[in-house]
Amino acid sequence: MEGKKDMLSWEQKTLVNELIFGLEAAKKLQARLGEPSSSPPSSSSRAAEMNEILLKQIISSYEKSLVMLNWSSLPPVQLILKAGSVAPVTHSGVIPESPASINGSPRSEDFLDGGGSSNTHRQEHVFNSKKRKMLPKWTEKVRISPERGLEGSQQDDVYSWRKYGQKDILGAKFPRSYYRCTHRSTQNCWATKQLQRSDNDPTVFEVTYRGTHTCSRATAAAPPPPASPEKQDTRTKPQIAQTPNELLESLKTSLTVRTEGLDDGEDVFSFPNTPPFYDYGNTNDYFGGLMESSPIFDVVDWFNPTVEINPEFPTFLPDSIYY
DNA sequence: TTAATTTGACCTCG
DNA sequence: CGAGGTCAAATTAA
Repeated sequence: MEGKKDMLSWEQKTLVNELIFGLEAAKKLQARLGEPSSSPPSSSSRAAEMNEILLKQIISSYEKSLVMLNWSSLPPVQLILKAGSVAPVTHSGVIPESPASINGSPRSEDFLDGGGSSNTHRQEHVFNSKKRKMLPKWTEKVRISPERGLEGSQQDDVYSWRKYGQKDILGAKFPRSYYRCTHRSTQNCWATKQLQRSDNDPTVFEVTYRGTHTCSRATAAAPPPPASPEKQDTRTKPQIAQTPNELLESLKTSLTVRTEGLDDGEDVFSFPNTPPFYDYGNTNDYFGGLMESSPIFDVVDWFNPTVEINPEFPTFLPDSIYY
């Protein structure tokens, strides 16, 4: 069933390359700056120029890497910036007047045996239940653009979701649909999301994500181009349901992103200081997606648009590899 | 045939 | 007990 993790996804490789590239550029720059300007005065301006270029390369390189990391779940900064073209849903009425409503109740042990019943390996599932409680959760307000409709949606939803339920919510006009990562069983990816159409403004959807993707969506088959990761996009939402409701499912995301704390006072936000955040119990096959598997990264980045890279950065890579 | 969706039952929490 | 969330059998799509 499983057994294809010996290969890093192209994405990971690209990311590593980017990091390396950035590092090298940084070293060069460092060396240059370190040099006692032995070069002749005539080339001084040129040197400065070079420095600038190198700096740009570094920044660009790291930015790419970060974006890639972001892709794992949260809307990359890039997206936010682009959102400028989208209408501000941050209106009075639309704003989460009742954040509690989306605060659902995190269930507990039943993930794999919920309706089931007799499961032999319960012990392992205990971990799962715990895990679920710790899953980060955030909500996005998404508005569909009448023009582009379903076309422009893919943006952030580069992942493949599988619908696993739909429920009528009390007080809500529209039903809420539940999705989970398609690779949940195959890659232990526990990311889920729920879609709730706004009562007032039917053009607005509330997308609540829970958990980050630990899967490498590129694994399936798509052998993407080795150079431009930016290309990856058009390959989602093949579904487009038949109900007028769900029809609008795909949409343009942007706008408000609301991150909520976890349930039992678990501070997810203390990430930087919390080494073993998500102790996925037994880390057997979990880290199939290396860095993608560290949700913290996303969140941290999310909170600090101005990321600061330390020389340590790359080291975390081999660190997580030992699994 | 496999994969995704639909949908009612089931489960947990408040 | 009700509401929200999930499961899984049946159904439909690819």
